[in-house]
Amino acid sequence: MEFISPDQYDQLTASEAVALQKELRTKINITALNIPIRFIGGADISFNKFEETVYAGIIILKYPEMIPVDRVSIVATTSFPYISGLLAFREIPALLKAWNKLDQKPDVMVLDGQGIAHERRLGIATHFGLLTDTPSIGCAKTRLTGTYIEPADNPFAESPLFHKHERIGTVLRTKLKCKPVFVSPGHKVSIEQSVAIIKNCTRKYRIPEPTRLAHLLVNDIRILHKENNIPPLF
DNA sequence: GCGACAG
DNA sequence: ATCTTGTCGC
Repeated sequence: MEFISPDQYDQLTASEAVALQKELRTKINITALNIPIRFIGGADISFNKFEETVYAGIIILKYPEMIPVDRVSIVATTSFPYISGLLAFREIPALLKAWNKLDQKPDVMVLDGQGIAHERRLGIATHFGLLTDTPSIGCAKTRLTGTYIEPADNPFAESPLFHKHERIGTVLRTKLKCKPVFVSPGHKVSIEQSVAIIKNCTRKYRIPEPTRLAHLLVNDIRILHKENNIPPLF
């Protein structure tokens, strides 16, 4: 059961999805990226509750200036439900469609969700990195698994995130008096490097620019698509 | 069995 | 995730 393309994720049962994660786990690489980063990408999904249509987008930014240089988006449909721990199976098919529209791939990607900070080390960022063979980082707004001590209330205060005696990521306070974010390597980047990169991508908001702008992008696309589908009042 | 549970 | 106005703190 090794050759399942993302196009068929919709047909998988939760049990089969878990089996696939266990196979992919053996391919994870979290050694440090040793090439200079010039461009970084941010990806996200938006959708209307109760609907199967999803809007996926990727924005590319110059690093470390955080200046947007490109963006792509697509509209797709998904039937795989949201199940904690299996988020990738719902969002990756659409994300890959957007990825394929990119003329120039970025040096590293930031995904809205966990990397290896996952029960089977296969958060969406790790899954995406493995399928595209691209360095990736997971930056989630809340915890999925793992234990940690609350980081101090200072910008960039951080504390390690553990799971079964293993270091799986970092809880990072990106902004004073705001809840911290959960940073973990996706693929081809180290734990230390993932945090350093996220810090360099942080500006005036809690969410780092790649993911923050990707979220704004897909939300705009969703609203636009909605307007073009609503019959005009007159 | 109970509680937790990315987006 | 999305819905949705005001409101409390800095």
